[in-house]
Amino acid sequence: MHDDLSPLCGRFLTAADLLGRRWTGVILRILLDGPRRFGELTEAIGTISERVLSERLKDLEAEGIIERHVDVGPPIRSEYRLTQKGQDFWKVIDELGKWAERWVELPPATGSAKGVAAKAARAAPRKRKTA
Amino acid sequence: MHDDLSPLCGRFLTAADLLGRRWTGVILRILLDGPRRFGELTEAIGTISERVLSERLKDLEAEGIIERHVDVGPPIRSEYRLTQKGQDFWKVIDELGKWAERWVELPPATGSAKGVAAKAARAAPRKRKTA
DNA sequence: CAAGTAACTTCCTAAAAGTAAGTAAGTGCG
DNA sequence: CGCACTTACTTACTTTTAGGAAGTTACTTG
Repeated sequence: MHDDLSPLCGRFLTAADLLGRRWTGVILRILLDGPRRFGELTEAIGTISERVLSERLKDLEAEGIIERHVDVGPPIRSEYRLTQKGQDFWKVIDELGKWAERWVELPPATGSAKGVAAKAARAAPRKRKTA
Repeated sequence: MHDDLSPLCGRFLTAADLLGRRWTGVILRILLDGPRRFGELTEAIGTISERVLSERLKDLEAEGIIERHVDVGPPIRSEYRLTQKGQDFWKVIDELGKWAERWVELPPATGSAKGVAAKAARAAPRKRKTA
């Protein structure tokens, strides 16, 4: 089924801690589609608070996973994009997505969704502005 | 390069929320090596509190990712093991491990290993002319 | 039957996330 | 000019979640 996973070590714990922070996976998933601005991320995620998004983006930048580019054009805009380290996260997100497709059943839109799934299920109608 | 990610949907959000809870990834990583008892998990993780481990195990059981078996032998013992849904998480954890090997640099082992999860190294604040 | 072990639970504090309102730079318009 | 509007965050405050440690239950061993 699966051979042998590398032993539980500090590297893994660090990575798990990173992904173990709320919204990290979702932010990476969106940025894998291309650079996004602050507002676009807020809108795409739907239920994240700006406070936490800001915090998470700073964490990810500090980790060297994303880069922030300020576009000093007439309308000032900032843009977040993945570094190579971030791009390399692709497979993790991809496998997570595949697992979700296989195993997560989408609860009916109406009715009381509970627990873990509840918040997520209510979240984010996908809206993409064409840049 | 990687255009085949499925769209951001409720399923993905649910999965990301699950893995986005502290310790979930680490617990799954350990259980992928085989069934473990409560105490073994506590010991293997080292820095998790029993309160949270207990909570997380209940979450995972409620999600159908792990099963709890009470062994009513002379010494009463409980054991946690992955269901098929949990086993299938293998690739996600594996890719996360590979990413960690490639990109996470282990802090100097010599000296005090301050916490597994190297608290968000507060990076230099970006400045935007604050008063 | 006191002491020990395993598996939790309870209580209390600390850190993280949610909510909402506020700030700052810049454009656009009458 | 100056007031409205937009983007990108911050700040202040509340709620939820996590950490630490002691307590509880069930059963065993001395």
